[in-house]
Amino acid sequence: MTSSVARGPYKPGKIRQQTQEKILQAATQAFSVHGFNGTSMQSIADAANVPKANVHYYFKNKVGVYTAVLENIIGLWDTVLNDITAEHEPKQALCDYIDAKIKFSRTHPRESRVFAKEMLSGAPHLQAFLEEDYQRWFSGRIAVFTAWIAAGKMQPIDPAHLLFMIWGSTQHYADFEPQVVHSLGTEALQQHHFDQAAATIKQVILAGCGLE
Amino acid sequence: MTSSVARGPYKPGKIRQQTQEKILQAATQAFSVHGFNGTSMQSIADAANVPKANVHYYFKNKVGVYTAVLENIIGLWDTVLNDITAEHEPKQALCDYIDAKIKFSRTHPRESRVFAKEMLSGAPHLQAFLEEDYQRWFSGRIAVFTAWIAAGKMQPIDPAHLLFMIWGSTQHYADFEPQVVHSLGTEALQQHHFDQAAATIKQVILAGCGLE
DNA sequence: TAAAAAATTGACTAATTGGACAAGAATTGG
DNA sequence: CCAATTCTTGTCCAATTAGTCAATTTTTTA
Repeated sequence: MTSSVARGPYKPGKIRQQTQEKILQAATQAFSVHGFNGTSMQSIADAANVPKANVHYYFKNKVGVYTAVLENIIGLWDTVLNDITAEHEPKQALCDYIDAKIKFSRTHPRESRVFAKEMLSGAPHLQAFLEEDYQRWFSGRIAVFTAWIAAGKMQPIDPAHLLFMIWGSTQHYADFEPQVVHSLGTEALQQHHFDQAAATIKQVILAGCGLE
Repeated sequence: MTSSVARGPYKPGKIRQQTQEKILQAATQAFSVHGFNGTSMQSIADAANVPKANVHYYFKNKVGVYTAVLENIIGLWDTVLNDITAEHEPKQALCDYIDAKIKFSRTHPRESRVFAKEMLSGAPHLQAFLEEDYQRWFSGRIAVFTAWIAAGKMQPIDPAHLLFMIWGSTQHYADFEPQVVHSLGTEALQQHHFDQAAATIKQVILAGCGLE
């Protein structure tokens, strides 16, 4: 009856990887709404449909689950976000980045919120990230903007604060969703809301940088 | 020894008001870092230098303390934020609003963070606010922008998303402080960082709206 | 197919926490 | 100065929760 074909071949680590992923998703959802302290191991287990002891089998402890969620989020960015490089023209690079960032707010609002909550708490579990990968990425982008400005491809705008503007503006649609929803008089944010958001942000940023 | 002058005249309700305020400030600080669930009544009491039972004497329960904090924050905005009205020219009104908003991020980061955390959790304790006062304020501002655009005083920019940009950009300096601090390579944000932020935001937004 | 390894699970424990309460101290008004 | 009111505070309790453990089942390997 249960042929190896029907069940699929057993691969070592497959169960581990699948159950871990299930727990990770459940935890991301829970942390995004209730925060670290507001989320119980039991509630994560329930949402993942495993007994609580099983969560402890795959993760050392609650902090272990939480840091795994954070690391997963950081990995997502590397995968999803187009980078701003000097090879591209400012206009195209900024448009691509804004589009990708808005798309992230739409497709990964839970991840965005977990990250935001961590920042709001002083980012105690993100020190390493902020001091290494992020620092490197940020100064790299500053260099790109500086080069663009030096080459006369862009008005002289403080690159750091420009990046913060883009960050803040795009994050807003995930992190302050209730406010946006009420403002727009809708039930939930739809694709066209995000399209309109991206269009407006690009319009203002591009004109603001003298790129139109 | 202890003259009534030295102690000041006893006013009924004075003690209540003072102790309540002390607890409220301690609670704001605690909630801003650890969130609702991460903050214990004991820790609030300790920070306010009163026994825990005293907190329960002035507030019905933990939710009572929390909503008092939120109401206090909303009240602060009404006091501090300049309003955007059709009587002013767009340029001046936007500058004033951005300046006031950045100043709020600088002078009230804790309040800003409590509010942001509440939003991130779906704003369960802000439904009334979002559906009443805020809704009214927001549609009023939309009307102002629409009038400006109709009068040719401003480029046609989606007013709602423009407001979100301003909100997101200015909030960022309070809510994502660790990121900003690491990005700017400083120990803590200083007055001049906020000045530079406000200048850049105004520069981009004004040019973005065709107001330069 | 049998032993080894990996995964599942229920039961238990120690610690924390929100809240209740009542006794006592300080303040106020007459 | 005295009674009423307001405020303070130590103590206690029930509920929740993170984490442990050992027994059992399932899966893999040889």
